[in-house]
Amino acid sequence: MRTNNLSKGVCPVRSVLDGIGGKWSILILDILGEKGTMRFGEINKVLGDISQKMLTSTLRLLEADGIVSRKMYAEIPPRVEYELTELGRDLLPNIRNLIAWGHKNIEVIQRNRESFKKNI
Amino acid sequence: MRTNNLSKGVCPVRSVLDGIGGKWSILILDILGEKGTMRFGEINKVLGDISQKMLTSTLRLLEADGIVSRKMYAEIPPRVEYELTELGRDLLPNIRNLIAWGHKNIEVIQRNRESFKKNI
DNA sequence: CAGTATCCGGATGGATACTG
DNA sequence: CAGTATCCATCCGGATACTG
Repeated sequence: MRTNNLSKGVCPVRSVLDGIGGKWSILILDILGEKGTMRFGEINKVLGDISQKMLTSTLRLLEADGIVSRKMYAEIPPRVEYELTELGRDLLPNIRNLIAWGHKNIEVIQRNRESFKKNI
Repeated sequence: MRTNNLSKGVCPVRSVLDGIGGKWSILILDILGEKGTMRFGEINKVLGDISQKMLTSTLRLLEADGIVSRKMYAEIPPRVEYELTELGRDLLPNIRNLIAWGHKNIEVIQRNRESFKKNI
C-alpha cells in the first residue's frame, strides 16, 4: 500500500495528518464528538487556554477538510454552531482511541520522562 | 473520566499527545513498527525530507517517553539502532488506524479542500 | 556513521484592539 | 457574539559546518 518512501510528494497522507495533527485539533474533535453541537464561545470556554485566533484558524482548517461543519444564524447577536460532519464522526473513534491510550499510559510516560532527564 | 475542562493543568493527556503530535513522530513510529529495527541513517533515508536535526530531536523525544529505544554500539564507525519499546508497540495500532483512515479518505479531503477554497 | 553546534528566516501563536 | 486585523515574541525547522 505504502512505498518505502515517505517524502511529501510520494506520501500524500502526510498532508491529511498534518491537518489533524495541529496543536488543538484532537481536543476540538473530541469535545465536539461528545457535545454534538457547540457554539464558538462554548468551545473556547471548554478548551480554557486557546486563543480566539487559534480557535478560529483550527476550526477553519477542520472545516476546509470537511471534518467539521459551520452553521451561521443571521441573528443579533450572531450565533454560529459547529458540529462534526459524517467524515468527522468517522474519524472520531480513531481520535478517541489515541486519547484513551494517552490516559492509560500517562503515569508510565511521566515516569519515563523523569528518569530520562536524570540519565543524561 | 474527563472533566469538561481541557486546559493544560487539568488535562495532562495533552502533554502526552503533544509528544506524538509532532510533525514527524507518526511517520517514524509507523516505519519503525514496520521495519522492526533501524539505524539512524536508514530512518533518515526512508523519511526522505527530514533534516538530521529534526530526526535527532524527534527520536530523543520518543526515547524520553519510552516509546522508542536507542542502542548504541561502540564500533568504528558508530552504529545506533532504534526500535519500538513495548509501550511503542502498544501505541502502534492507534497510529496505524489513523494512517489507514487518512489513506481511505484522502481523495474526499482533497476535494473538500478544493471546493472550500472556491467558496470564499 | 551518527550525531552536535550555530545561524537564520519563516511560521506559529499570544495579546490587544476593533467590527458587523 | 463571533469573529478580523495587527503587532510582536517565540519557536520551529532547514542549511551548513564540525566532531568522536
